[in-house]
Amino acid sequence: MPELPEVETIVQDLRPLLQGRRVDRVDLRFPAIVRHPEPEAFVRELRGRRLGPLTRRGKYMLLELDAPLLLVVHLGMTGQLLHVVPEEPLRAHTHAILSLDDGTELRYRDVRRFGRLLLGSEAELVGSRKLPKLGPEPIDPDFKAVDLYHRLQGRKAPLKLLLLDQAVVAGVGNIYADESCFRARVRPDRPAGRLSRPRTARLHAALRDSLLEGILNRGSSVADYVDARGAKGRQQEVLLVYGRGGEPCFKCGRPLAAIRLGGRMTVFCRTCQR
DNA sequence: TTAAATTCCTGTAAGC
DNA sequence: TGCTTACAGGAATTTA
Repeated sequence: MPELPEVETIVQDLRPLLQGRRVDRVDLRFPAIVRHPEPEAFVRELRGRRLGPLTRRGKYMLLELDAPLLLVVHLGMTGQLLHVVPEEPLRAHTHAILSLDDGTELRYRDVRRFGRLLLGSEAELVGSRKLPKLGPEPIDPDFKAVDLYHRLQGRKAPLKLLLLDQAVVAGVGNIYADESCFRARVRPDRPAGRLSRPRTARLHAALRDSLLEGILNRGSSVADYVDARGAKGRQQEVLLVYGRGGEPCFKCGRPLAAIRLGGRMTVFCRTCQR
């Protein structure tokens, strides 16, 4: 599933390809994928716009337009944002196609349709709570271990659920939450508020390391994730615990535990993580 | 405010 | 082989 490293990879690839292009045509094939404004207004407002800088916030892609408008893309579970030539065969579950003035197309594809597209001014999207409040970027140098510590203090929910809470830190999903807890040698099911400062510092470093390595390897293609050219990433080949329940821990050799936290599969080592 | 449960959605894999 | 069923989970929404 697309998390911070996967979204960052797509954003880095697409940025130079989209900057300065004009949207000549908008083909909205599955209107419900647009969450704001009404689909008709979405198409009308987007057509003819010039594309500006593309950035990322958490798992959201933010594409600035020439008017003070933002095209927001969230990939959900199975979303793909593909930059292709029009001759490329149209695959099933393609919900939106933007035809650009250089003859290329930007296609949004999403099998499970958990993703979403939004269009509006920043004030409009944030003010109307179409976009949720997001916590700090975990790979931002200004985000320190002590910040994480304060955000976990007083919370009784299992640590992993807070890592997945986008209001606590932005961009972490199931894969990198499990990977970070293992690297930090902390149990994901511990009450978050009881994590000591040294352990929080380890977790903070592990979050950064896991996410930065994921970006370096162009993301984890565990299931559907591909980059803007349709190519898989490599991070799934070096994951330490995610999806490996029952298999031997790479560090101690004992079978990894698989439990359910907040309805999500969680894998960790009962020996190496405390 | 926090936390837990529910909902959305379909390809895949397991079970019979 | 072919059918049914469980499962994967991000985040909005609902409920406590």
